[in-house]
Amino acid sequence: MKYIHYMTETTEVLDRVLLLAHLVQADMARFEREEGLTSARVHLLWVLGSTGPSTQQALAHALEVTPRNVTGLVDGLVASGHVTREAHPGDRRATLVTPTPLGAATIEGLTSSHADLARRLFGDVPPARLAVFAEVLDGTTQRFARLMDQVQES
Amino acid sequence: MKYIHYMTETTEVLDRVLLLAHLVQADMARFEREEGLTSARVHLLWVLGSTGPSTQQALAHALEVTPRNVTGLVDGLVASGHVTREAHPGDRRATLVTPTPLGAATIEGLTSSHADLARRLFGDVPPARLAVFAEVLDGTTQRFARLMDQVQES
DNA sequence: GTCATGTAGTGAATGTACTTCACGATGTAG
DNA sequence: CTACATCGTGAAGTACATTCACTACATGAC
Repeated sequence: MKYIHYMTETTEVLDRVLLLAHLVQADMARFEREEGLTSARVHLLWVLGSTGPSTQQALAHALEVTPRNVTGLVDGLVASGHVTREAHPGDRRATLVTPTPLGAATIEGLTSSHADLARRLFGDVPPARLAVFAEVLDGTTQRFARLMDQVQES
Repeated sequence: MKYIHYMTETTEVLDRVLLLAHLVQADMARFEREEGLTSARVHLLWVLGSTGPSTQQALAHALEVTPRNVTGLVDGLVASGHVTREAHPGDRRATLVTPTPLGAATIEGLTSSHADLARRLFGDVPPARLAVFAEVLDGTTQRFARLMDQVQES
């Protein structure tokens, strides 16, 4: 054997990333159950929280689903009282999906619980190590984007 | 201001983890389209690859879905020729879901493409940095498991 | 052996998420 | 004003997932 490798297998690292993501997702599922929402609808609310009142087209693009699907999700959120369809000033075709007070509260809870989770997961990691972690993560993500583009072209 | 913080926000780090997971998932979706499979069925095949021929109960447990759902997924995979239902020796109630040659080839492709992706993502990261990355990841995952247990109890 | 109880898988019914296709209503460029 | 693109939605269909009820089989108590 050429190396005594006390090496970190790349596959194992990838698996851990995926495992962590899965756990975070499971935590989200808990939130969803508590709020009586589904993950697709929570996702829509999340986007709405980042962008403010949006047309369904914009939501479809952000969620990477078809506009038709957004119609259904918004229907559900209107029924549960989380959003309303407001008239778009200047384009009578479009509707502005807008959070109600209930919806805004849900988004608030979502954001704070997200930040809370992040703090609990990474808050105790020494800054230097966390910085390395973030850098590796960032580099990897960028490398990934480049790989995807290559595939896209072929 | 108390600190000149060149600090890495924990929320940002969490978001990057989730982003990377999302990208990896998108890559999986590409694989699924190429194979004409859905993510739920690929997931089942993946588990089957890790555990070998399994009862539907075992699969339901591993996939964290109801046994009834596994019935449907296996139906689909039988129809597409990826698995067969074999008699369980010693328990005539149970069926052993078993990969066909086609299914085994798919699992093989899945495994190698997964390893390939991991190598391309993390292969160029200096070992020392990758080790830190993996350690932070591992610690975080364990911390998470402890948090989930706390919630479970309450 | 038989009887009670539990376990493995499935039919029926239901709900959500998602898609494509077709269409009406509105915006926009020429 | 006409052609064309865009915004949302009805209709129809697929996949994933659930619960509930049921059959077939296993297993331990007696």
